[in-house]
Amino acid sequence: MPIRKLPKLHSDFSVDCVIFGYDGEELKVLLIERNEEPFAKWMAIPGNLAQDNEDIDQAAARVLHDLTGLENVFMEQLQAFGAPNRHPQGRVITVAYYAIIKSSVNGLHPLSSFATKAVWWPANQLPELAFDHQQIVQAALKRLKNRIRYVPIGFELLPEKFSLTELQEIYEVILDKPIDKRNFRKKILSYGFLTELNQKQTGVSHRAARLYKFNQKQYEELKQNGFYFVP
Amino acid sequence: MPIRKLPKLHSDFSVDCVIFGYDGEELKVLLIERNEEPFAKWMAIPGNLAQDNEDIDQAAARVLHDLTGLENVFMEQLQAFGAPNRHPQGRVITVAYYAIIKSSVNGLHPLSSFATKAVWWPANQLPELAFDHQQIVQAALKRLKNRIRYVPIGFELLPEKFSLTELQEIYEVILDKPIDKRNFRKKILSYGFLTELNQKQTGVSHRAARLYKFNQKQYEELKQNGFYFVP
DNA sequence: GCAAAAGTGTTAACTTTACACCCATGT
DNA sequence: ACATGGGTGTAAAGTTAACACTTTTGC
Repeated sequence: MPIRKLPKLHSDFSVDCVIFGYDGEELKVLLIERNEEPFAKWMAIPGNLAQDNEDIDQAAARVLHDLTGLENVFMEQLQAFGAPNRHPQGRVITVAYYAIIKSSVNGLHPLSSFATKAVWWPANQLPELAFDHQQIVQAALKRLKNRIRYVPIGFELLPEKFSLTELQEIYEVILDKPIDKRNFRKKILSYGFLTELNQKQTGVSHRAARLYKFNQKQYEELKQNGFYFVP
Repeated sequence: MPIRKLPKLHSDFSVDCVIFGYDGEELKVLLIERNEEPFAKWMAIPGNLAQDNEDIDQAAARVLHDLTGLENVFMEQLQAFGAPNRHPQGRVITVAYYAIIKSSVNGLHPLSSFATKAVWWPANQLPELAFDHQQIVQAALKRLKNRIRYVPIGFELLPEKFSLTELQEIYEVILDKPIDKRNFRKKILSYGFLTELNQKQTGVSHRAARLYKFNQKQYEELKQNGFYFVP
């Protein structure tokens, strides 16, 4: 297609990932301690340079998988960050993603090459971070708070089976305000995308709560019909 | 800061801009005809490689300014697009923006170096476009439809002084559904960010409509107080 | 039996929707 | 005088918000 020889172009860019989790108490963000320059020993969100033949979404999925071993996780592009001096090695833009993962404590085998350790950190008291990662996490938090009102991502933070109280707590933590129990239950059940299970919590020293699970198929149907989720 | 010499990194990336306008009839998108390879003679959204020392938002503002002569326009990052083969010259990701400009017909001096001409095109019947620009425009349209419900960007498409009917038409065009006149007026006025002017339309062959303007300051105040715009 | 959380309905306030006619102006 | 769009209110339906007590279970 080119009529004359066109110059080769090439992007070095990175993909960074804000990974949210929930431990039943607080919203957490997964941070690594970098063991490479630049910013060796600093805390950072996990990220890496994209490979040349790799789709940008794939690169983000790879970063997440390397760190957590997880696949098929809710993940969405946040935006690109490109201040000219954000990276000491030159002009490197980054495309930030955020992911939401179930059961924030288990299943981390986080030692990709550039990280010495990975830690869950409370989302509202983060340490100083490498690069412009502070800015990225703040943008991801803002997006999460916004998105949770239109997309049922609360479920992504919970195990497959959960009680309504657990679900409510997630909304309270993310939206940072108390919610009336009766109103919450009425509304969330009225959508019809929760399946009531014949199971109850075990190992609690009080009345056991009934468990529910999220019915993705019913949710998709509702979405087709222009359904709008506003808990 | 580096303890040893780190390799230089460098991103070639482009910034592309979906520019929306409104001519009183339809939502329009500003397209250029490329006069350079790759994709010479193809229609495309305006864009350019970012300069090395340039912030990514600045680069987008520059692209818009080169094409339209406009500054201080509503503009927001959409997202990065980075399929590995989206650009024939190599791995070049692009960061897409969308802008909304007043008075879609005037004030274009669109001849930056890589474009032979610029044309307003109806947003819902676009021609074939260069690169992955079709995908980008579709994403921008989706974002616009969504954003107009929470952010008063309808005003950005109108001249400073406008009638309520003109404003309503914009919502109808973008949301693609009819709106009840009385309900629309009641609601939009109830927000209190429209200033009623002592002026009327001129040159119309029927009763002249009262003109209003958008009061940015009042809007900012409302936003402080957690106000949520849902027309 | 008591501590702890689960579970459950009703009412008032508010918001949204549906709907039709007279008014002002230019031709 | 007529054509064109401007401007206006009300009532019914639906949604949201506020609120407190009984039930189940483990210890």
